[in-house]
Amino acid sequence: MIAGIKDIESEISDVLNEFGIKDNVEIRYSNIENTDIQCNNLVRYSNNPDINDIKDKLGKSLLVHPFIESVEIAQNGFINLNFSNEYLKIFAKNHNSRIISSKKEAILFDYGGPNIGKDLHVGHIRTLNIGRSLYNIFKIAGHDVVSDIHLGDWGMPIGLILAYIEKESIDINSLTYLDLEIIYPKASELSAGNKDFYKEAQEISKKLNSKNEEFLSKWKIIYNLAIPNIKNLLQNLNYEFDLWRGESDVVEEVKRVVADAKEKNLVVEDDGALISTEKVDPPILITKSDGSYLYLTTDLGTVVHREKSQIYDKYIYVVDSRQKNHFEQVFKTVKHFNLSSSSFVHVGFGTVNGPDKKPFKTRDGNVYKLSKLHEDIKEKLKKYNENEEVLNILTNTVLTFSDLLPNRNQNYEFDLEKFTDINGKTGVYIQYAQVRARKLLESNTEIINADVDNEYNPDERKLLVLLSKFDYFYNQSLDNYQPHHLAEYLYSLCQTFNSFYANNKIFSDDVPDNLKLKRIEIVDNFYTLTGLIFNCLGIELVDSM
RNA sequence: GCGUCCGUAGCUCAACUGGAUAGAGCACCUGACUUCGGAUCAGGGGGUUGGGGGUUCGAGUCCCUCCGGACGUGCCA
Repeated sequence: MIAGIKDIESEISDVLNEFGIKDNVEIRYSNIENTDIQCNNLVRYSNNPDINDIKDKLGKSLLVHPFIESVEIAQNGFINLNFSNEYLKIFAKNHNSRIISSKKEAILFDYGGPNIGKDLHVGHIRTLNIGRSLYNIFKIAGHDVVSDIHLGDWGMPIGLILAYIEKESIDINSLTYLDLEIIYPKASELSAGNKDFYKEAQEISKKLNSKNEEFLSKWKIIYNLAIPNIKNLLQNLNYEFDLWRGESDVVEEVKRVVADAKEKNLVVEDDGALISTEKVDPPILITKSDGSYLYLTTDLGTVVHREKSQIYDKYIYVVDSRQKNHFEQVFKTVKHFNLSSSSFVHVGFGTVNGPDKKPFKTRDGNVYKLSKLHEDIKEKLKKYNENEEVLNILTNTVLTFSDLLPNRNQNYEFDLEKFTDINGKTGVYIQYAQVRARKLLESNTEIINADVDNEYNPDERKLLVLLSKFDYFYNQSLDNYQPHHLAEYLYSLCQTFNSFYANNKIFSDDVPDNLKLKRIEIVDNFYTLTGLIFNCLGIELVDSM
């Protein structure tokens, strides 16, 4: 909230105190028309015998505050306040200083999580978009943020791939990336109905854990084949990571976590497997009955590995909600095994569905690759713009904005036609508004010198009021790990701007200089804040379109 | 069975975590200075927030109960 609002809160609090009322007074932005901010505390005292005196006193004392131009206390007790234009003008800008966190933390973001051998697909866009957005939002708040893609480059999937290569006598040296993406599904399918093959894969996986040189070198070949491809695609889609660590980096830590837990009697044997001594239902499985490790074990090792180089205050895992139980187990076990004293957060999200309400697949029922989705969006947008660079940013905008708009808690329906439409609540619309503002600022070539007053017409004032509310939406996104608040806000900003724009000419001969300047300042505020929000969401700006 | 998330306009989604008359987009209908920046703008219809009960000055939001859906539930990741 705007600094200074606190003063108003305590003024109200003081008045209430005089009448013997102790209450935690809170001022909030209003969504009532023609009201900027409001206070609801008085409502529950509408039966107080002194209510009229309280209202009187409040009405007078609030009006002398320099921020406040008008005070209206409704019959039912809502206190409605409006900013003076002089201050509104200030509140509509300088947002950065308002959102810097007073307590700076080191935060690690774990998201992305692509697997070697499996292409990135539609199911990955939410972790990528939400992860990147939260990373940016926390960074802007002043935190020390680090992103780690957390590659799935170890364990059974790799065992399966290598077992398949063995079985089919494939020459690993002439393998291409395209072969790799065919091999994994086949191997996975084979393992489902073929126990011997599954066992073989398991053996290879175990050999890798004990650093068997032959398989380690084969693993390396596959790793080197897959990683450049993943990097290339993600770079195209404008996703960057500070760390490219994976499960293969934490093998030693996993072993040590298990050995330590054994030594400290934090695990017991059960059906040949090790489970945590923590009494929870279902029990937490630490190793399989053959002694090999699990997803959970690897995640424990990862925590230890991370803390070897830096201890973070907070770890944020952006992984789909189906894994909620898994992360609860991980976080509990981290504390139980005393592996870290930091805080751990799982940011879950629902699935991306197709028109059939089921996880989005291609028309023929196959996995919808992320690269294909990118191409398909691009194809739809081609008819509006042919510049390759603009087209690429617009494509990424659609891929990001559409995905961040719905609340992450729920599943949502990915509608290619709708999301690439030039009309509606789309990535294209927000880019267009931004470009318009930019063009206006660029047209402002001659420096106008004029005295600008603080009078605003309804369009101008509406935009300024909305601009002033940024910190509310920003904090909603930050506190709840939900970028959609900012995405929704961005859309309404653009809509309000477009309305302002249509009805308020600037570079027209009949517009006097002081009005030109006043409006240009508003446009400048809009453009600056929009840029900041684009940044929060991980969307690049196009120069023109 | 147990657990988690969810059910809001014809469709897709919001709603300041308990605040005032539940908002947007799409679709549908009606308009806009000869387009300039129009990939835009203004307006209209459309709702018993799955049903019922409760708490409260005040409920889409909290509690109970039923109905309906998605997901998870010890050796995949």
